Parts: sequence; structure tokens; C-alpha cells
Amino acid sequence: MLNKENNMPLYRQLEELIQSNIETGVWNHGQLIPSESELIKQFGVSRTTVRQALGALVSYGILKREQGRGTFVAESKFEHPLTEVTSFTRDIQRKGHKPGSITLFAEEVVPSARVATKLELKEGETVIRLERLRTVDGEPVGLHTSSLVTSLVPGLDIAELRNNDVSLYEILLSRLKVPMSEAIDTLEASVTDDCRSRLLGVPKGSPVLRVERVAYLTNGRPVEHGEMIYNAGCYKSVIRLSVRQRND
Amino acid sequence: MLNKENNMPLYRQLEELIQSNIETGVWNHGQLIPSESELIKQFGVSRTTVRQALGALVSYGILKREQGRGTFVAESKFEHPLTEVTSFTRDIQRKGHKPGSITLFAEEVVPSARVATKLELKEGETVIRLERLRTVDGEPVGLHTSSLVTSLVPGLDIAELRNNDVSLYEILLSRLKVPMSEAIDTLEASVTDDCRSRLLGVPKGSPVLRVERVAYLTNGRPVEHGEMIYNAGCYKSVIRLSVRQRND
DNA sequence: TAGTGGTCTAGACCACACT
DNA sequence: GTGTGGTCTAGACCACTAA
Repeated sequence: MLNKENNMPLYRQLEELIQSNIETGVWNHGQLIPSESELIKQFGVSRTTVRQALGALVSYGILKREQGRGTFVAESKFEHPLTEVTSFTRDIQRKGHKPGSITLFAEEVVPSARVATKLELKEGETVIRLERLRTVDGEPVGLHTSSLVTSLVPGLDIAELRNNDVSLYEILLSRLKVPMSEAIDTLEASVTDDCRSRLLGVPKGSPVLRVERVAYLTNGRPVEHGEMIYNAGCYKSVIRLSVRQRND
Repeated sequence: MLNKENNMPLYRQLEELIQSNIETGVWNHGQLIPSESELIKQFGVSRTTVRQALGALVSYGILKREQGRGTFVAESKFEHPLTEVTSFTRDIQRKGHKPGSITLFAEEVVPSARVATKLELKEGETVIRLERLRTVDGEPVGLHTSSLVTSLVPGLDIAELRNNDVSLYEILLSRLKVPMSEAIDTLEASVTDDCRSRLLGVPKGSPVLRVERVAYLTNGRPVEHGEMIYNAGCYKSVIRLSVRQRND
């Protein structure tokens, strides 16, 4: 089951194993999973390791713990813990629809002042700019513009980005030397201009959800600036928030 | 420093102590804090306990750990980890502005079918409905409608809610017997209808950010349904997302 | 009363950063 | 090499749930 020689820590392996048991339906939503002591026996690891794996899955909203009762697979209500950065492709697939993409632009360019500031770029630094029309089941729903700091994604092939079937995030995560750690999204309501109305196939001035994103590496460097514009009728953003008990 | 007789677990006490050291400026943003072994000596607890406290603060975005270097107070870039439910009042105050509220409606009512479904109510159950116009520095920016499950907030005084200076979340957190654990927000772009345009002082059909929220107790019961409508020009929603490293 | 998760201890070895 | 955080073990006692 678990492999101590593997590079991946035991708790991480256990985490994925439990998650795959849920995804493949071995354990169903709302059901009790084996107790900590059973998992200890079954996988031959210590309680700390088991609890580290369970704790991570609880924080993702995949499991729920109840003292004295046991650990349960969370109800599907909390199935999509979208406090993680997700790829549009995966997100739409998970909802049972077919994501699509039409690349409008993919070049190495000098960024606008706004993007350069957000990405903390020095004079003369360039970005790889990718503009795509995103579709769901063939219908246009949004416009994505990504600017990647060229120097942080060495060897990224622009021709590869033009391929309409690639997931930008999967390429990014596999290519980056320093891993990505987090992103700040700013969401606001807006209305379409002339050009975007035509691309999205809606009347000029239609409401859209505009999301601006800056993604950071674990060393704190910004690596991507993104702008996502979604047709209001087609796309909502769902976020799971935690309530921190305060004593102040 | 830490009190073993206290009801609050040691790691939780340590967590608050570290946080207060940051808030009072004992440790500054970007600075190194004492190492784990120093904290062990200083507070007379085990490494597990120290790491549990530090781990929580890291997950809140308050601390950053770097292997081989140490643990740092996060830069202010990530100071506001808005993957937590926040009160409008606190949120605006933190940005250095003056929040305000005008109560439009506060009564115990039979909820709409939509709200009853979201709150998983049985036939005949009532909610306490609170409608407020929210202001920042005196200007109207949003409309908040909250429906609280009456049976879960016993002793909640409706007259108290009419007071324009109360923070609903502070009242809720202090009154609930079962603590609140999380909320699901759904954000979308929309446009104002006639009535809302007048209240917000914008032309009919102006873009607004519409947020629908369902808040849950730790036992999984929904306790609040909220609808927040913000003037697009005045309010953006900022979210910090984590990137989960996947190996699939 | 038996079993569960919640907290805590005192160790151990490793990978990594700095000097 | 020394010190840091990352992972892991083998215990312990407690609070809570359910039979």
C-alpha cells in the first residue's frame, strides 16, 4: 500500500489513497471511514502520520471528524473546496461539462504598466501573454488573459500554448522549478465593452464577472497575472470559507 | 505564560500568544520568529504542540515556514487571509474606512421557498429576516439580507438587531450554542432592479456583485442564508487561494 | 463500558540553508 | 558543521458518543 522508499511522505501517500477511495466510490459521501486505530493497523504507520493525512483532508473539506463518533466522508455539499486554485479545465470537467478553449493570442510581449507592477517586474522584463476564449459544451462563457513572467518559466514553448487542448495550470505546475504556493483573486462585477461583447456573443454592456489573479511562487515571487471575464449568466464563483473562532 | 489548567488547549493558547506578539509589533512582518526548539524551551511544551500552533498560523497565512531557514511573520501582502468569513464591519474598519448600516427590515417571517430549501427547513419553520443598507464613509455601497434559522438562535432579540451599530456576526458568534464552522459563498455579476437602484443611488441596470451565502454550524446544520448586493464600482471581493501540489 | 477522536509527551532521523 | 524545519514513532491521558 504505502511505500517508505518513495519520495512522497507517508502521510501524503495515505492522503491520496484515502481520496482515491472516495473518488472511486469505495467510501461514499456521508459514510464512516475506518477509525484512526484501524488505519494504523492497516497501513503500519503511527497515529501522528494517520492524523496528519486525515487533518489535511479535513482542511480541504473532504472529510469531517466528530469526536466520539468517527471520521466521515463529507457530504457533497462541501465536495468542491474552492479555496484552492483550480484549472478551468478541471473545474468544468468536475461539474460534468465539456470545457473548451480557443487561443486568440500567444506571444512574448512587453507587459502593460499595470501588469508589470502587479508582477513586480524590472524595466525591460517580458511576459508570455496568452489570450483564450473559454467554452463550456461549445458555448463561449469567458475570456482568459494570462501573463507569465518569461524568466520564471524557462523552456516554455509558446507553440505548445497555442494548442487548444492544453491546461495552462498543468503545464505550469509541471514546468516551474520553484513550486507555486498561492494566488490572490480580486472579483468584481463589470460590463462588457464592444470587443468582448462580440467574442462572448452578448449585447454590449452585459454584466460580467471579472476576476483578476496574481499567482505567487513559494519564494514569494509573483509568476502569473490573469484576467478572467465571465458572462454573468453562465458562470458563478463558489467559495468555501472557514469561520475562525475568535476570543477577542 | 501558558496555563495547563485552562480549558483552551495549549497549542491554541500558544497560537493566540504568537498572534498577539505579531499584532502588538513584538515581531514584525518579514521577521524571523524564535525557532521551534526555542519555543519548546520557552513555553515548556513538546515539539508537537509547538508545531500544531505554528501550523495553524501558517494555514491562516500569518506565518511562513522555510526549511533550513526558520519561521517568519508573513509579509503584509498576505496579511488578510480572506478565506475566512469576515464581518462587513471588521472588513471595512481594517481598510481604514467607516462602516455604517441602516436597518430596513427586522422581523420573524416565513421564508421564501428558495431560502427554506437552502436552510433545509421543515414546513412551518421560521427565520429572522434582517435587511440592511450598508454604507462606507456614509455612502451606500451594498444591501445585505440575512435569514437566520429562528430555532438555532434562541433568545436573539429582534429589537437588538434594529440597532444600526451592531455587527450581526459578533452577535451570532456569541449567541450560538453550537459554533459556526464554515460558509459557502456564491458570487456572480448581476444588474440592479428598480428598487435596489433607488436604495443604492445608482441608475437602474447598473452592474452589481451579488453574493449568496449559506453558513453552517459544526454539526452541519445550515444556520444563515445571506444575500449581499454590492455596487460594482465600490466593492471588490479579495480571496486568497492555495495551490495544492498534485501528483496525478 | 468500549471505542472514537482531541491533546500531549519525548524522543528519532532526515533534507535543507548558512557559514 | 550547526541549526532549521519536515517527517515519523510509540506511547499516554482525556472528552465525547453510543450501546
